Amino acid sequence: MSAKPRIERAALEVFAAHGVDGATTKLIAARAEVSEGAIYRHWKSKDELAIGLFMAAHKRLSDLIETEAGAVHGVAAKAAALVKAYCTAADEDWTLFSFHLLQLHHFLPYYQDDGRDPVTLVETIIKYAMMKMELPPGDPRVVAAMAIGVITQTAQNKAYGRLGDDALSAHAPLMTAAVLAVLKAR
Amino acid sequence: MSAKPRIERAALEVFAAHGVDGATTKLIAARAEVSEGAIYRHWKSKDELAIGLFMAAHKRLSDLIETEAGAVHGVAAKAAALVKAYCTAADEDWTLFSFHLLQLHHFLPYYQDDGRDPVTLVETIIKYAMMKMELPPGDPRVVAAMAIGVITQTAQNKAYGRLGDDALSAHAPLMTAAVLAVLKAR
DNA sequence: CATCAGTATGTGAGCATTTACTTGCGTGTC
DNA sequence: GACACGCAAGTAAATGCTCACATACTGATG
Repeated sequence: MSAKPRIERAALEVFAAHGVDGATTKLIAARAEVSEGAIYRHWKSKDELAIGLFMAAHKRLSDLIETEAGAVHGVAAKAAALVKAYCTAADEDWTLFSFHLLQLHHFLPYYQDDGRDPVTLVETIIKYAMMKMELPPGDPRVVAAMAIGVITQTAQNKAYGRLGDDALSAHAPLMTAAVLAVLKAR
Repeated sequence: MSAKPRIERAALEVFAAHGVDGATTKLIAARAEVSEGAIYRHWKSKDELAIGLFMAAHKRLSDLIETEAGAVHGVAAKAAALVKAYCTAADEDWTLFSFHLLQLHHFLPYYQDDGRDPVTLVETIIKYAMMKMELPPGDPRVVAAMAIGVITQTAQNKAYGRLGDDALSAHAPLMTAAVLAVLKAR
């Protein structure tokens, strides 16, 4: 089988486990069962590899949010759809999503904020819902952060092995209720 | 002035900004305005320095949780006290707390789980409240994760510069309401 | 009070090792 | 024969850490 996808998988795993700076090309190559040189056939540098993987996850998440939120009406429905979609996607490719979740801060300097990153998208949805009086007024940045935190911290704790082997989806109903409660709380 | 505290401050800043693996002893020394050798007068290795700083923050947070939660009765009061205490402490030493928050995953392998880490403490409080019928039944691990996420994600977004220069405490009332809503949601 | 060994602290040049990355070569495919 | 792909060995730079030396403090001694 060709080496590129094997390298991508291996890199994802190693980056998720050791962080981008902690990961070595040697380790990635070993895990992918290729030589180090093989990596540089497909990427110019270790960082380019990391950024590529991260941006793919980031874009996939942004797209997921846009389509899921666009498909239904009302914040409550949007919240439910988003939670469910995130959980499902995370369960389907846990390595990708835990990498995205745990290594986010490494890539903050890179992505230009064009309003299409996940957090900003959620902020926009909330701001709009406040305008339409679906939600009580408040700082959308904070409300968005809190709502997102319900999901991300749960996912993080699962990544840290604190939730056993349950799928994240198993907790989706509870998380949905919690997110809705956060949105309405004041 | 003696070098040790200057090194600790510098290390905290550099670790918070670049991560433990991304930080170099050269950078830390430069920022502390000492030679690299000075670091090794006080710590055996870069990792020992990092672990020391992290554990100090970790213990401080655990102590804070135990005392604050022990001082009042009822989950609602405990939650309010904890949110306020965390916000205040974080504002007082933002560098320390953002380091703790952002670099947590690096140190997971190190701390033995003696039930005195912040997450487990919160889980215990919630479990107890459920037994006393103060909260509706549910998986305490998930409920704790969600409630904690309300705080940590907000703090994280502030660390990422998404909340402007507001003190975290400025949002404490809103966060308290949100945490309570999460605890009761089902 | 002066002295001086003992100790703690800081320096900066340098060392061994690791790391990301390169290069020359072989192999299979169109 | 051109080209894409992969390998093994190698390179230059960076990194964590050490070591011989210098300096400042301490406190017991005469």
